[in-house]
Amino acid sequence: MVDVSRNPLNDLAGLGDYLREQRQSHRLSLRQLSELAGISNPYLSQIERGLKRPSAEILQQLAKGLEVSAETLYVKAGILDEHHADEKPTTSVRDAIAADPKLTDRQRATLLDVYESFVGTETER
Amino acid sequence: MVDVSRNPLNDLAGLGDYLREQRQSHRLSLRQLSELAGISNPYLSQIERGLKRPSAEILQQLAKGLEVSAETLYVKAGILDEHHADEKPTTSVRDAIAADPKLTDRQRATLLDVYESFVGTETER
DNA sequence: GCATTCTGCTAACTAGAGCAAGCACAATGG
DNA sequence: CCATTGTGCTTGCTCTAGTTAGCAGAATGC
Repeated sequence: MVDVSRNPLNDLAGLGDYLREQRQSHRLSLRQLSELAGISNPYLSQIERGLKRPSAEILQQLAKGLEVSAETLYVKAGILDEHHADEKPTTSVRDAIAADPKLTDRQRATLLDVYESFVGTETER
Repeated sequence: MVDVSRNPLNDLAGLGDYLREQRQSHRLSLRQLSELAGISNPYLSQIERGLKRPSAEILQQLAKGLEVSAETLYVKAGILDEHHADEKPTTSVRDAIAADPKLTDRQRATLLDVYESFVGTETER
């Protein structure tokens, strides 16, 4: 029976939206990511629009292409509970900026400012 | 295409054997476990004999019925790496931005733009 | 002896994941 | 002005996960 309507967190539309965000923020076209993940581009399109429900295998390949953990996608897809520490060690943006040697101090400060303006100054988590 | 022949660790026969062991050590019949997991008994039979390849949803329900963690079954099924070891040290600013759930995709794109303008390079892969 | 009621398995079907082919629309640029 | 190349999307198909119905054998009891 498989229970199509699982918990509210993970409707397939949510997964699709997340995947599309990730793809776009990585500057990848449908075809580019589909090739990276070894799947067809129409299918990826359908996944992102919430029309199809990708298997774990597909999610795994997408995760690789997007450089995110498979667990993250599994959670979004509702086949894994958040269980152990959501996104855990994924270095925070703040830390990554602070540690980046390619940035000058001024650039670092600027970048942090922009980031703070987006997510709010405080460490709200 | 989904790649039928994955790594040697997780042939579906191995998964089936494991499931059958677990079921028997729990003193459950095919029908009992299939009912617990909410799937049909012939299908469970086929899974255990390695004839069918269960989806993550099914594995999840079986895990519940057998009182083992879903992760364990996922690993056996080859859709999760052994305790995941987070194959990436991921400390690049790009990755951190891409992975940050607190950003909207627009913000993510903007932030990436700013960062790219600082460090130049666009084709890091 | 023959009904039950277990056990696991086979057969035949349905639904939907995932595919290749191809369309419509923009943006380039010869 | 049309050819090319990029974007995402639609159509129609194949293949297989997962179904229901039902079979064969072993263990009970009448």
